[in-house]
Amino acid sequence: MDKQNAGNAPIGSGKDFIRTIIDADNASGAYGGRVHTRFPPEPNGYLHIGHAKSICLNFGLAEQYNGKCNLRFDDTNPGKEDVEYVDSIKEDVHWLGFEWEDREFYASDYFEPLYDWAVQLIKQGQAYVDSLSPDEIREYRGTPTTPGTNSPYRDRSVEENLALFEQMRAGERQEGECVLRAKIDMAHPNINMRDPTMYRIRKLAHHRTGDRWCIYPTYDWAHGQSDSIEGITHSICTLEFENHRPLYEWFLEQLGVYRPKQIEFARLNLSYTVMSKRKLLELVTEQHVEGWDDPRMPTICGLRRRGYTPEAIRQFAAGIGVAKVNSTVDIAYLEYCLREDLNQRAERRMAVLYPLKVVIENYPEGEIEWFEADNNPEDPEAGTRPVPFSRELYIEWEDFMEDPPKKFFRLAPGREIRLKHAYYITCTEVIKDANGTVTELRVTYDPESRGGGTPDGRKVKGTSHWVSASHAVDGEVRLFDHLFTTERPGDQPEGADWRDYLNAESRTVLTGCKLEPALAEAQPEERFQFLRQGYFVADKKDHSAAHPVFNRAVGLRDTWAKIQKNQGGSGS
RNA sequence: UGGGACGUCGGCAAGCGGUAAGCCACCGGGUUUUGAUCCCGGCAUUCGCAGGUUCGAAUCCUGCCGUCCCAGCCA
Repeated sequence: MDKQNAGNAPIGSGKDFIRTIIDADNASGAYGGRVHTRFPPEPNGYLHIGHAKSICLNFGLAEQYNGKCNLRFDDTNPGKEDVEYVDSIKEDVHWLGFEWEDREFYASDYFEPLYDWAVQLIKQGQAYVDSLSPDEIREYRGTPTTPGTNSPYRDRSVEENLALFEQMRAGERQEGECVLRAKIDMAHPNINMRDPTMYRIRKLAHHRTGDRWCIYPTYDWAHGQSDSIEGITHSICTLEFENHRPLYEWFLEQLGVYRPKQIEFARLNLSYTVMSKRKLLELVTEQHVEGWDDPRMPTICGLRRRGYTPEAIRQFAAGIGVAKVNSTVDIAYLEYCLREDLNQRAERRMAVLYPLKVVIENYPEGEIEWFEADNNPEDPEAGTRPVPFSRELYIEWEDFMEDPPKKFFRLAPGREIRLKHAYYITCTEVIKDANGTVTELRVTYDPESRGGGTPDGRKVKGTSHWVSASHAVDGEVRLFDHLFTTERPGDQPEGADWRDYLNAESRTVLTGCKLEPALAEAQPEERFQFLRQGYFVADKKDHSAAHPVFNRAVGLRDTWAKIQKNQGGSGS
């Protein structure tokens, strides 16, 4: 059977190197045609868009090849991990649209077999208890260019090692007093092979095993065997574990157990943001943002609150591909994926962010007309909604200029524009306050233009969105921009602090925005296109009918802004 | 100066000895009751550099240069 381009193969590209490897394995029957992957997060932080790449890869592979993908928590370090994180991780993976059914595993499920295997290695003379201090171990390890030296405890007898290791488990040894190490080669050019630590003593309760253990396996000792136990065929991880692969294979070989194939790919970097767990944690703890789900965060929950859809994120993951080159993807591509998705699906609404009052002098006072506005021109099935029109309205500040430049074709004194779905209006008078600030526009409308066109077929250059003043619902709108002012905040010259590049204007909160009445019915997390402005979502936490709050997920493409920028013009 | 990996357009990324896909960005033009969407067109005589093999090389060989990872009882 030909599965080469089955299902969700990345759009517009050949298959990536991982799929090439899997196809070859399937062709040779290396794993009996089986494909079984896993996503193995450590529950010590929230998932971010980089994890989404890995999740989409691992679960996507399983889907594509009719295999399975496990969710496995790598919880070997009780000092850093917490249930808060396992819960958030499960929620995020689900939200992204993936199912692991009954395959929710924990490295801690394997503590017992791992212990037995350690005993086996001791018996085989391939592991020993070392009583060197942490500092001494580091000194004995050597450097990348100089070989290490053997620990004086390296040749303890099997019996002595067994006894000591039992004492470690029994809690009879103190933290830092000793560790269990693999006996490999202290002169190995790969530092990971210089007698790596397998167990350390941590007298800490574990979020799953409680106080049953006071020795915990290191990731290096736990990871390969966890994959082996679960029958993983392709163990996909990031580039930094490439150096560890020989170690994992050594362990599995000495143990004589099933060996999965580890494949490494480049982790995702995104422009104008940071991705390291440490930096994301600092953004939260130092309150540069308002939490893990702040809409400016590249976390899954942040993107979700920002208004991103799981589909857009999956499309993004498929679009960027998988390779071994370290790379930084332009955040504009992520934004593009969201627009692509929402353009098809989001219903349109009108909202005026920076209101400018307009009075139609020849429109009857007290009269109200209801126009039927299409909810989505891309999708006739989306239907229409009634929008009220009256003598006093609000339009966008930006849609009026008293002294417009050449290419401006919106409203200006004496100029005519169309109000979307309604009438043509012509500006007749500009009213200002004592400071000379425009406070109101007086206009006339053409009754013949009802619905947006006239019998004489004359053209208007611009179309504006608007909201009837007496029907408008006041709302709060939060605008977001890139979190950092530089493309690679995590990659700065010596001495520079990545925090120095935080964008002070990454968030703008607007109040008193004028929303069309239909928006009062929006449910939290419901997404819309605010006509001519962008895609917005009713805030997951703060939005209510009484106090509407919308987040701008991404703006629409803005050719006019580009023209202004290229002309060096100031616009309004 | 040790080991492991990687270098194809501004950013991703195909290509696997037969003469440089695609996407984003960018630049033009058309349609348009969103300056949106949509549509059309442009955008690597060249694949880190230098040699070599070959009728033919981004693809094979050699050397060089550059970038990333490794000295946690973190993952």
